[in-house]
Amino acid sequence: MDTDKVFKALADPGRRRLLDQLRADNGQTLSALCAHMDMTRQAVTQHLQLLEGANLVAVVWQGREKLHYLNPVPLHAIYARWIRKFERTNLDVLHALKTQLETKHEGNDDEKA
Amino acid sequence: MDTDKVFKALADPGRRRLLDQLRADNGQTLSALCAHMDMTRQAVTQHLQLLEGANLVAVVWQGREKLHYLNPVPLHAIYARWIRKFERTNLDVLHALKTQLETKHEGNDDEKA
DNA sequence: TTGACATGCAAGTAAATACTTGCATATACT
DNA sequence: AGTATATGCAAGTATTTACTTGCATGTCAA
Repeated sequence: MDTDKVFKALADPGRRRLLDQLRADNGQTLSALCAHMDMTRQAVTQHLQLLEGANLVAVVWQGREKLHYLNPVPLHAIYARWIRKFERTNLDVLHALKTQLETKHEGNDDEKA
Repeated sequence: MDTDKVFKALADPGRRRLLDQLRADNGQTLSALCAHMDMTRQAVTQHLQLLEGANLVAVVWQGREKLHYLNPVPLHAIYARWIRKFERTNLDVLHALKTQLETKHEGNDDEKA
């Protein structure tokens, strides 16, 4: 998975809105998605292309209609591979606090008494 | 919290690298961070300002040195408030599958026999 | 088979972003 | 005091991104 493409895709509020839209009603056509988007069809198309490029949206053609389906996998992936690393466990936090207090007391012996 | 600022801040690989750097060694000075970054100090400063704006990094001045500390809270927040919504529960997935199969069978009675 | 609808393609513009260079300021070291 | 170090501020450039307009293509339906 291309982490950068996913983060870039998520960086735009319009694109996040499109994902929200698909979450509410999966498999919408381009026109249906445009209805909520206050920009031209072409602009929406370009946003959707970015979302496809990041594998967040998959497309199925049905006659002249282009159906869009949400793929939550990359979202979960950036959480699992990137964001989660930054979540300190309770133990980590306690350890950090302890270390900080100890450091604070170094060369500060009067407080130890 | 400003969700958009956080996503925008995370959209750049250099800035994600800076966060990684702070995770490895919290409280680094600007110069220390620059050492890993293959761009001018000013460029790094500007990235750090964006990270500060998104509340992902907090700064403490110590004499002439600027110490940078990681704040993982906004990361957790965008997960909790945004990303997690897109993670289907097992029940959701089963329900979707069931619905899809039923739809597929509509007007397709020969398969029902 | 004609007209309406759904979409694609391509080029252009406007605005945001990433990055640089040059100079200024404040703190520490001797 | 004088020099080196750590950083800030401001303006300028280059690249990328968001968005538009105009026209082309393919599908459906009367």
